[in-house]
Amino acid sequence: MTENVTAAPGRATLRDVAARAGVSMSTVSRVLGGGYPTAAKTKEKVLRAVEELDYVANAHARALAGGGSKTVAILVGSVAIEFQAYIAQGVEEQATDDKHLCLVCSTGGDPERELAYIQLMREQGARAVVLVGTVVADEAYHARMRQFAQALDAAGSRLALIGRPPLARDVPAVVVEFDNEGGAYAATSHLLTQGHERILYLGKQPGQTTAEGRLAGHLRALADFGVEADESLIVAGEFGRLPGYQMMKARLESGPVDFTAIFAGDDPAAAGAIQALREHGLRVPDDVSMVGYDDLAVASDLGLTTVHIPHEELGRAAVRLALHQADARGEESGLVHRKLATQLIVRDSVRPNVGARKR
Amino acid sequence: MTENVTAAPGRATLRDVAARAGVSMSTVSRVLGGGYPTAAKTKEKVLRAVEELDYVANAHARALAGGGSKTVAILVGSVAIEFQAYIAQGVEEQATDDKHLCLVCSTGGDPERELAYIQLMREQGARAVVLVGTVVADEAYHARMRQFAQALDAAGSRLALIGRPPLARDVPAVVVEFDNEGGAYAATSHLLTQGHERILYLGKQPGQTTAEGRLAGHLRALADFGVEADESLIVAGEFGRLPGYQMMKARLESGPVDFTAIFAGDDPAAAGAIQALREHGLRVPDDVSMVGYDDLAVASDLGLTTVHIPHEELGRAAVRLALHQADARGEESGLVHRKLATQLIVRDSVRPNVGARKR
DNA sequence: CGGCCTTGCGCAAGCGCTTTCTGTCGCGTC
DNA sequence: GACGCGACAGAAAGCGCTTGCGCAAGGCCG
Repeated sequence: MTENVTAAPGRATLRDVAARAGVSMSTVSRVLGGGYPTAAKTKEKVLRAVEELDYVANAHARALAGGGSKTVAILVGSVAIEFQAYIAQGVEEQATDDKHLCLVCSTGGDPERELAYIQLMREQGARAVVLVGTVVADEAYHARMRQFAQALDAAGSRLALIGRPPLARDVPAVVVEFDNEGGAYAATSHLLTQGHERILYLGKQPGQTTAEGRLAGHLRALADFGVEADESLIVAGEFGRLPGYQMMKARLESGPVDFTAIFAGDDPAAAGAIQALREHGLRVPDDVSMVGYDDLAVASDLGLTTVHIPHEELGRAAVRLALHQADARGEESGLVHRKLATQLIVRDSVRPNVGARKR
Repeated sequence: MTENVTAAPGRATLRDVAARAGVSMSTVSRVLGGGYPTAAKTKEKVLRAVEELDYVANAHARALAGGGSKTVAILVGSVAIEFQAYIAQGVEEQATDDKHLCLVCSTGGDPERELAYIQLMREQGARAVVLVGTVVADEAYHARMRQFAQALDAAGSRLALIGRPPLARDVPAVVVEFDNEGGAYAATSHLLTQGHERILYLGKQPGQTTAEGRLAGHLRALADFGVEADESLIVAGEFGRLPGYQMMKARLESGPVDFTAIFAGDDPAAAGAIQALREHGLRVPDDVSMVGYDDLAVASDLGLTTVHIPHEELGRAAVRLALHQADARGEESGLVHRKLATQLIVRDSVRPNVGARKR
């Protein structure tokens, strides 16, 4: 690298490079853009000029003149939420692999902001915008998603939904789900197999599809094992550490410990429940067995048996599908739908229920 | 909102809106852009046309013709790393508050990729690019940062460093640090005050500024309290859960428990150490007291006394300073340097050392 | 050894928007 | 009642780049 003679005053343009290399702008553009025959000698001259001028292309001009902008956007509630951060990570990785840049926007869970951002992404010409986070799937929701998808589609973008309920077949979008029901089925089966029949379920949330899927899987396992579901063993409440703690504490204070195991709706809730249990003199898994859901860091910290969700792959799959829709389009309708498997991770929070009846 | 007569074939442009509203493009631009007198009636016509055509501006064209692009970029190792996620969150928030979009790029800790991304950001015309993550501050590092800062500066961007060592005064950049030394001083003082004089320090890493700061604070506290530092109580190793576990385990297996408290370089290391301790039959805080650093989720989960770092504020401060450099520029030199305070968070992992004082 | 088909390059027309620079009114002023 | 000025709107010149089209060489054929 030779000493730059030209102390760039502002910023070198294509024209400057062309002048310096003694060729036309088109040539420079083609050398840089590739995919066009160029004499080795010319190429070298151009490259040298670029070097000397410390030329950097203007992405906006390029996007304007050429095709689009090679950008993918992800709207999350907050990247500080572990679950979403993992997904964002996957999105970012796949975007990078596909030579795209990744715009991350936090909606704070506010539908208004989500809407505003989608509009913004339209302006940006993002190739794909992926939405993360559970949501209540009412009529208004579907109407809004349809509108988004179509608007985005018209602009050549693609809408991708992760962990959200599927849309109508004719809505041009990518939907990537994970198997909440199946994971819960596996978790409860595991408990059942260990002899636990009185299982406390923490975190029933009607209308919230993720939570509903988990409860459904739990119930199905119970049924398949011929264990009657006891309404009193299903406690309603949000996911999360604090709710988990509170649900558990309330249950402990209001009644007997008539269960030998607990299925917490998500890992943080399990962590909260464990704390409440401990404050009540109960140990996991010595006194009570516990399984969680999501496989977050806390689960491995606590040695918690839980259900693994392929977070990163969710993100990757979403952008992969959205970007290469040309292939996926084969599905006739605009909707591309994938459901990824979840997997039971066995650690040390479940012990066989010794006092169980032999079945 | 009336039914759209015009089913946009592709995407409406400014020209289309102008035509539909019966005015010139300039007028539409001004109505939309604001900051220019416009007759109420005209404005209304334009707005209606925009609505009917579902017009969305082209951000790239706007960036090209107008000023810049209203974008801020953050380069992190990974958003899946809690510490960095919090900072990213702060960056994103402040960017949004300042009407900017936030580009997030994962470098995976690879300097090469960091470099490539900075170049990319130059193309994007990002107003500011913030770098997160500790690093060994050798000569090459400084040279590289200087080069980045100057290149970005020439393009009208601004470089911001979070948690990295300060640069030369003449390098145009924003540096936001947090007080590693002070936090460690507070943590060790706390331990000392509780009667602990034999404190095991986990995580010495020569050359790594963050770690060095913490150790320095620890040592200074020891000195101030008149406690002689014992080389054998300082164990070298990386931060993180696994290293913490391993350091602790190795120490436990190789020698006596000749300490009553432990100062772990960061919370994950503390968590790992706690696990190793437990496997060794030692309880925290019953048998050994423990303090960590960073105040991550795991600390609150474990009831760990630790040092809080204002993660989000670090991110916010960095972009705020970078964006409003005009004000900050008053500092003559290009360098803007801030150091944010850290704070001791007392929880339940430290117990007074009863057998102390009267040795 | 000339016509023809590459191969390599330049010309110029935009991409969709912002922003001067010019007007063109309509009204208050002396 | 002519003049000046403020409030608006239009024309047009780019912003920096990509790309279709056309044209010059050089290598191949017959």
